Amino acid sequence: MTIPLYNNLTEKITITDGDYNKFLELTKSISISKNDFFIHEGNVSKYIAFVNSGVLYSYTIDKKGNKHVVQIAPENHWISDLFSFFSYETSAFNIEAIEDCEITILSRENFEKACNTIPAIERFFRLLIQKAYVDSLRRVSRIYSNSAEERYLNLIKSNPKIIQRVPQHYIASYLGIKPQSLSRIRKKLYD
Amino acid sequence: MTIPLYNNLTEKITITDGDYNKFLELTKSISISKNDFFIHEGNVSKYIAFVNSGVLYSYTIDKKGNKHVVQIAPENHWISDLFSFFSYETSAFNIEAIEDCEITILSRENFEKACNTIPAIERFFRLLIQKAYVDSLRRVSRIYSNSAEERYLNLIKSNPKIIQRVPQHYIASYLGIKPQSLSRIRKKLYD
DNA sequence: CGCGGGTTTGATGATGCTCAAGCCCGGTGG
DNA sequence: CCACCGGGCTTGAGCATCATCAAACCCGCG
Repeated sequence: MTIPLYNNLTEKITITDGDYNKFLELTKSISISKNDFFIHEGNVSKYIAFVNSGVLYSYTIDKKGNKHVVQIAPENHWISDLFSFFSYETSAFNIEAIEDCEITILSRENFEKACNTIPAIERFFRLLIQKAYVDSLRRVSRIYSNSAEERYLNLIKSNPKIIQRVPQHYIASYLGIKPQSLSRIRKKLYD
Repeated sequence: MTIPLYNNLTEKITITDGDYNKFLELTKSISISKNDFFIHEGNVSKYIAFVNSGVLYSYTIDKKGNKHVVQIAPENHWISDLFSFFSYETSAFNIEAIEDCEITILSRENFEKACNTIPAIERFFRLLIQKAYVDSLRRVSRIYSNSAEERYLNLIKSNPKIIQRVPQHYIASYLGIKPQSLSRIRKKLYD
């Protein structure tokens, strides 16, 4: 159960077994059932989560009542509302399980403790946040420069697993289009 | 010249005069003329910049040759390619002066030094990066949930100065539309 | 079997793009 | 001082993409 986390860390940093175990002790592993919330908008995001199995997704509801999927996190990904997590302000996001999930969570307090006592971990999280930031920048420029069809093709190329496991209307929302439009795009592509 | 920077810091943190002066010694103030580059894509972004006066903007060129404005930074804003700055990888952005600028720059080495020796500064930059990240997330959801006209209205409301000083085609690109479309939107609004 | 969410399909419309031409205005050289 | 040039802004016509409204379909599940 903790092997995926170890592998995830060592994708970005090198860490001794001792440090890894020290880090593990600060985390907690829990289960979330399908459709349960990990974060509910209006609350403060107290934890950051690493997905061992299952899929979570985050979304906002805009003032017109439309849902917008922001992130889809299958196993081996981290998810949280980092802004709320760091600022202690209430979250504007919901994070919900699409499937039953096993996740490893780290509280804000233990996040600080880990960063202060394990330099490799501090480095890891700095890199993680940087990557999240850059991904978000890249997403903006992709929205501007690519059509919905191109964005869809990019997504299946970079994340084929997601397509198979996540209902299509979530994918559509993530791509910024309506389910009907995604359906038409797929029809056009696959015949 | 250094007062704007002090005010900018104290918007987010409290800092002693001693710490502020220590920080100042790690920075350098330089001039950039209109149309000069602060960062050129393909290079590593060695500095992060605080704009004392003037306006800088960052953009990418996509594979179809289209320019996309990512950030517009008038005085009292920070600008850099944070990804390149932190990772030492080459930058995918250009950052260029729209007007003659006075900027205060901080090198990566001195950034580390400042963060290691002045806790208030480390805190400041963590908050700055978080804010940049959240702004970017918010921008994605705005693109999805608002029309170009709504985004334009948002921009004038939140940043009226920019509209007056920055050529319209940069604004259009920032909003993700063509100059012609912005022109039509403005026509529709103002008559 | 029938309900219900998710997906598909059709018809129509809005938004923003493309191509193209004209306009406005500041800067330059004669 | 004027003529001209060029960049940026505007305007027009037609088009592509995606949204909306609505209906039908599919399929797992009680």
